[in-house]
Amino acid sequence: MSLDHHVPGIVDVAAKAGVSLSTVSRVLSGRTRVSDALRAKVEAAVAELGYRPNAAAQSLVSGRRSTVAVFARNTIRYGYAATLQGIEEAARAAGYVVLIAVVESADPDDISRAVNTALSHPLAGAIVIEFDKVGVETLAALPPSLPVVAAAGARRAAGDTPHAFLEDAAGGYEATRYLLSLGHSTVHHLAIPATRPRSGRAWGWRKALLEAGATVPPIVQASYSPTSGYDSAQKLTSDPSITALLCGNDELAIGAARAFQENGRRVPEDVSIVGFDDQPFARMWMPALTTVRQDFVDLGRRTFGLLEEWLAQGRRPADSAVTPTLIVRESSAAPSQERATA
Amino acid sequence: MSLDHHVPGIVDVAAKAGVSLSTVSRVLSGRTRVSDALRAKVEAAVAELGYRPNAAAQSLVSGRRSTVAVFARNTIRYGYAATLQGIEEAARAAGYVVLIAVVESADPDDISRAVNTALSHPLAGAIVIEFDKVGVETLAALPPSLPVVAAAGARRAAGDTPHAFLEDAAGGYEATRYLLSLGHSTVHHLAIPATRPRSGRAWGWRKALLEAGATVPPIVQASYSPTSGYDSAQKLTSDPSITALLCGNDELAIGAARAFQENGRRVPEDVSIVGFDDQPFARMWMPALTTVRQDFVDLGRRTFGLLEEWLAQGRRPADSAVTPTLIVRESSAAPSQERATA
DNA sequence: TTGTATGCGTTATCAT
DNA sequence: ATGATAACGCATACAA
Repeated sequence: MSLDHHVPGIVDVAAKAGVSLSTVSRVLSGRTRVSDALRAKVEAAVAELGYRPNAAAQSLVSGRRSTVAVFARNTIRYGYAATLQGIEEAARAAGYVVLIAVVESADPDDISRAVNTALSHPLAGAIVIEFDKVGVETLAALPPSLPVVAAAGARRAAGDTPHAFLEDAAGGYEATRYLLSLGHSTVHHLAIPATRPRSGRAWGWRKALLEAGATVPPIVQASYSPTSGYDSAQKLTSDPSITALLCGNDELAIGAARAFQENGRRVPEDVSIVGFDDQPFARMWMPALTTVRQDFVDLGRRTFGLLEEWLAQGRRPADSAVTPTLIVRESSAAPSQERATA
Repeated sequence: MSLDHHVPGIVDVAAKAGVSLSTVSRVLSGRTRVSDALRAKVEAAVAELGYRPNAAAQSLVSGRRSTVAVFARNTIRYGYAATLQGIEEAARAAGYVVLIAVVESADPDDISRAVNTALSHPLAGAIVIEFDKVGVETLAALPPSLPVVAAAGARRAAGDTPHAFLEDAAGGYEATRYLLSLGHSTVHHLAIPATRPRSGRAWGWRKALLEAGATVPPIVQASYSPTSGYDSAQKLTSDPSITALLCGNDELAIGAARAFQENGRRVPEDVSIVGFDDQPFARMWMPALTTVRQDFVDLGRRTFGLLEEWLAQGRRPADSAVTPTLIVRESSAAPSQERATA
């Protein structure tokens, strides 16, 4: 009945129901007893008015926050997007809303800008997707007063920010062992950028090689994209001693596969190629890609779970690991006889 | 110096600077003249205290909102994720923050739950990624009082919600004409779910076929995933009259390509396969995928631009189209001679 | 069990 | 140009 586009507030509900402000508030929060009669009247008024609580006002007065910020370098790439999806899913189930803040680069300006705008909103806590340097820096820039957890690409130092992480060192180790068991004398590695030394896929790869007494070839550094994989693999295609290549992700793997194939090296007859992640396209690849599956959605869910636990229990939760699994498909095989005997 | 984990407010700044509340507010908003002397003192206090304005309190009293909600069916799939990225980028540049609300299904419960939780926060406006039925329904569920714009997969009816959209009918048309020009007698279509009749990729495909006087084969319906493409294409692989297949997206295309190849039909020698989107993996495919590129990031940026314009000008903006481009690569070719003469 | 009064951090209005 | 004060919508301590 208001003249303007008036958004109904708790006062309007109270008026319509013929009760006081506080009664309405109590009915809505449900934390105090209210007689059935009044409760019914209030609920009717709420429905009729289409009343929606104002979260801003709520958090202002109660200090209770219902939004969590997710800081991420990007939202497109598979791992990031899937992690975000998992976080959102868990957050929504728990009654939280997620605010997404992409941090363009590790430039302190970009970081503090992202942090400042996000923190000006009432946050219950923050999650940073720490798959890269930007994530590491963002983590460092967040105030200690805010509950912060991380979705990490690899285990972080203990005593640090609580985090859920991918046991990707284990994945790299398993994939390398598998390749070695096929008869390859060593395995090369086409790597994504590392966030931490002595951890991650590359670390597991190295460990497997050392244990087997195989030579550890120099790591070939790439970025994340298929083109980067293609370009970086070029320098390897002419070396016939390379018979197995472990790639930091599936995109690198398909880029590398193309590079080899264009040079007349067949996959897997001449070179075995193994990826990481198991993106949806991997199993449709020709040949279907052998890869280390990482469940990013689960990682996201767990990460939010950590934050939720922290908020509920009031103390920092224990870290949580998600284990990758090797999916053997068509892009890997024993080295061809001719090479083996060569 | 506060005993507790006290978050500094405008009062603390005022006290430290030795000025009144209002002066601090004025310095921060910058909308009123303040003497340089006081301004300097305030700025020093702000820096020293690490003061951050409380957006909740601001929007509560001023009615000015700085967050926009994005409703989407999902955040993983390429088109959605890239659109989100574009939206976020533009929003951040304009000083807005984005809240992501994924809507699980078209179930009214899921929709109203998502809408309610998002709308309980102070929103400047909302954006719905309307690539599917869920998006269409969500759009319908949003209150008319809120500025809402859409990022659409195809042009919507006029007079409707302002939207930026992919001219994908044009893309379907161009791709089909291209295939026809290669000498294929007709083109089959493996479709993603349609949101609207008489629009979209399928509509353009149909138009090109009709114009050329070619027969219009029944549409083969698929979902979005590579496996769906693979499964749905199975029934086509044994039909030698099929020499060209236009797929609703790249994932379908690679699934279909595998299905054909497993059945001994070579790509492109026996069947030409064309995708849609130009996802990063497309150019690395073997053979590299001919596809219709759609710039989702740009779509996202434009969509936010629409909302921004609406908010600034106070009136609904005009729709905005993003044009796809056909990228010819290796997966398409003229039909083989044997078939042509058969 | 219900109602009244106070205040959360900020901007806007009104004085000075 | 600057300061005092009233709201914004809601939760809660306190009074009834």
